[in-house]
Amino acid sequence: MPAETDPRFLRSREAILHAARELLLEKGPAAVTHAPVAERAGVGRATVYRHWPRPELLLVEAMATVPMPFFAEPTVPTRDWLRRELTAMAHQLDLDDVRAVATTLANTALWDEHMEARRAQFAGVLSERVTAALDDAQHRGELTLAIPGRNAAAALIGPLYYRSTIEHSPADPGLIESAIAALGSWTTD
Amino acid sequence: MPAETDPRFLRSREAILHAARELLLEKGPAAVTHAPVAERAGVGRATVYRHWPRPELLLVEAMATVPMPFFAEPTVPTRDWLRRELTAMAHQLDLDDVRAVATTLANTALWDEHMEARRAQFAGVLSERVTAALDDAQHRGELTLAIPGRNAAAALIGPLYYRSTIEHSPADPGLIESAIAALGSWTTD
DNA sequence: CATCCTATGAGACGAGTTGACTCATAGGCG
DNA sequence: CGCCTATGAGTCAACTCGTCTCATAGGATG
Repeated sequence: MPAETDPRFLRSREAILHAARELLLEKGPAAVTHAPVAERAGVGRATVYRHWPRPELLLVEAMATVPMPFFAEPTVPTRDWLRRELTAMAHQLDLDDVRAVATTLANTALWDEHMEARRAQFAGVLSERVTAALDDAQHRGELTLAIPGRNAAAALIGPLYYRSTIEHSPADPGLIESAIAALGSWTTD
Repeated sequence: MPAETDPRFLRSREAILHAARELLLEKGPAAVTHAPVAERAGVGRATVYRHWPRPELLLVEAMATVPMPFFAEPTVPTRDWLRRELTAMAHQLDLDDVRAVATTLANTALWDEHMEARRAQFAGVLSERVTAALDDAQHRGELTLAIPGRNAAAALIGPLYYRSTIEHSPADPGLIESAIAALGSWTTD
């Protein structure tokens, strides 16, 4: 692996990642192989091999370029924050690239250890952020949880995720409201 | 395409489908190609081509051999039926093959029209069965829906689906109970 | 500007895969 | 028994894959 600061190296790296992401979105994960990526990136095939000897890690890193900044920086009241975050997530899941990344993550993780590591990290981050915010809401008296905290992420995100990846329809606000209500009882002050 | 009744034809067909399913479970959808399927099925490579000129349809049909009989034959009371069906579904989603089929369906459908057709059919069947049962429960007075019927399948199945495919954990009964409770208010008679 | 370093592009290469084809064989039918 | 046809084995050209070589040029250093 060459120097990390060489502008030529960084330029190639960015072009390759960009091309790999485009190919993932257009033709699926199976299309992210060295030759098509090189051609689209306007880069020699050997260069792609030098950067990523195996295409699995290229796919993982290309997927990481799709931003998925969910549930960062909780605000108060938690209920409004959840509504905003879930609405944003539903909007993101309507975009082809986010949907492609989410389903590729879930599917490829079953057989590829690198993707599995990313899935675990992604799931862990979402779960931690949600449970931390809900714990805080509970301590502040805004919420009385009716379900264990470990179930909260699945209860909130699951319906949107199913709606997007299985039903291929946009989530409507009612789905979000009922998921939030299912967490427990909220004070309305 | 040869005769549909020839025992030799049917034998080859079954062996190929069986091998394709095994390969899908062990190595993922990308591994379902003619040569490995033929070898594992103990069948000539040309025979696989004769049955399925393109591997996409082979993958679709191989996935169809994994039974997913969810929400068939509603019984009364609907709440107990839902609990049973969702528990069965959660149990199924813990099995590798069902998880593999579900995520492969969601992912491959984004780029393959045949898989997309199966996804739409699958989502439609689940949604119809769930809404029909809930409509009936509502007419009988067992349930007052708090959400539109079109959201019911996502609200019920989504959390289990997320728990299985993203969090890779078994669903616990609390997740199922809260999803059922989120539908609306149930009479307890 | 001159010099060195090194990432790159182009291409060659063998190994393996793909999809199409041929043909003798044998399984299953009347 | 005798016909029909699905099959297995094999051939074949085209293509892909992963590796390697080498001349070139982009960029740091003086």
